[in-house]
Amino acid sequence: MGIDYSDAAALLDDLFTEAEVAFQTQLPLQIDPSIEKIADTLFASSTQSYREALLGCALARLLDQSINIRYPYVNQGMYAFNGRTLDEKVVNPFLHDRLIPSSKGPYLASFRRSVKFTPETGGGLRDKEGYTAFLAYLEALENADVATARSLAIYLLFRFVKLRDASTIPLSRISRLSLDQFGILLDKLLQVPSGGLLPVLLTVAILRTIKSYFGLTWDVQWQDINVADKASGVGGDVTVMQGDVMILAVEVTERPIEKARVVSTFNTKIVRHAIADYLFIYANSLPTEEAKAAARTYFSQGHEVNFLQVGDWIIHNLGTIGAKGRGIFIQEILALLDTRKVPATVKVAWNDIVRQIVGP
DNA sequence: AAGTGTTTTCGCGAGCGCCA
DNA sequence: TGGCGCTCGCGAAAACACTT
Repeated sequence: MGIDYSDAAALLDDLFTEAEVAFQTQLPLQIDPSIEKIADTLFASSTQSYREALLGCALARLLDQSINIRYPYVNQGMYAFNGRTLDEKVVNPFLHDRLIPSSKGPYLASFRRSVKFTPETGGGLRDKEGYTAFLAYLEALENADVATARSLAIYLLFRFVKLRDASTIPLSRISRLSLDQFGILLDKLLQVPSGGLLPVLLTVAILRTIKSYFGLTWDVQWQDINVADKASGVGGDVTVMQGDVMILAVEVTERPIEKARVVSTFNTKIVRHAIADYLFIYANSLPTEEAKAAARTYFSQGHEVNFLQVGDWIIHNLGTIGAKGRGIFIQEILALLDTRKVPATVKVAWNDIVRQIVGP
């Protein structure tokens, strides 16, 4: 007995609308004061996972009363449910779509390996107090009748709206920078630990700048880092398409490029998708000699497999395309940073770096 | 039935950063 | 300064779909 994910998404939308209206009209929701206290703890916690997972449990509770919402993996018994997939399909995309601060998924972040939402699980978690509050809210959901459970879910969403309202991070805007300043900016940005995100965004930004500056009909696409790219059928982290022709496929990486990486990329992507031109972009550490040797072998067999350092590459391009092009680049990178996918820490880091460069 | 390709499900391992 | 919880990138295995 699985959950219909489109039903779940529709229900979530309905509940959220109610919560948003309540927030905007300042109408206080009818809720038990003890629940309010629990929510206070839950939303003060630095661990986002508890409240996110709770939202999934609340949905499951409303969708199917036979579900045991403490068992979020299907192999945990006949009344278990697929909490992780529900989160990845419905809850987490929802939170990101609505610009609500949230993790990339509680079932990868904190809760792992067939977790059960029982007191014992709290042993290995950092924020015990937050987890206790989570369990308390779960219990309230379990004991509530359908109408009460619904109002509990709405109140939870109401708190998410409050959370969002308190935490939008505006980006520092800049209009122009000298090449030297760009050099510093890139250097510092690439020091920021972003799990590989910033090098990808910078790569996309410069490619789009080139496209726009030269009036090319390119389509520069990039995909979410956590997507299994094998299944989605794309050639690389970033691809440049012209019509149906793939002009360039780019693999962007923060970690050193090893031979194994080159070989596996060649086998699973370059050959499979018949990619003519493949570019490895690296941030800080140089590719190993063996990796380069492997690339030379493929090159001699007729495949274009090359390496570039992202910072140098961008600086040289910015130097070529002049002030107008550099202005475009700033707009492009700001547009990319100013989306829900970019973690707050990265945005804050951007603001800090910009302040250092243009500040006193 | 067997082969081939795609989607779903679940979690590993490494690295970051907080905290003592 | 080292331990450990939290994140993230990546991919293996299972399930499913679709041909041959």
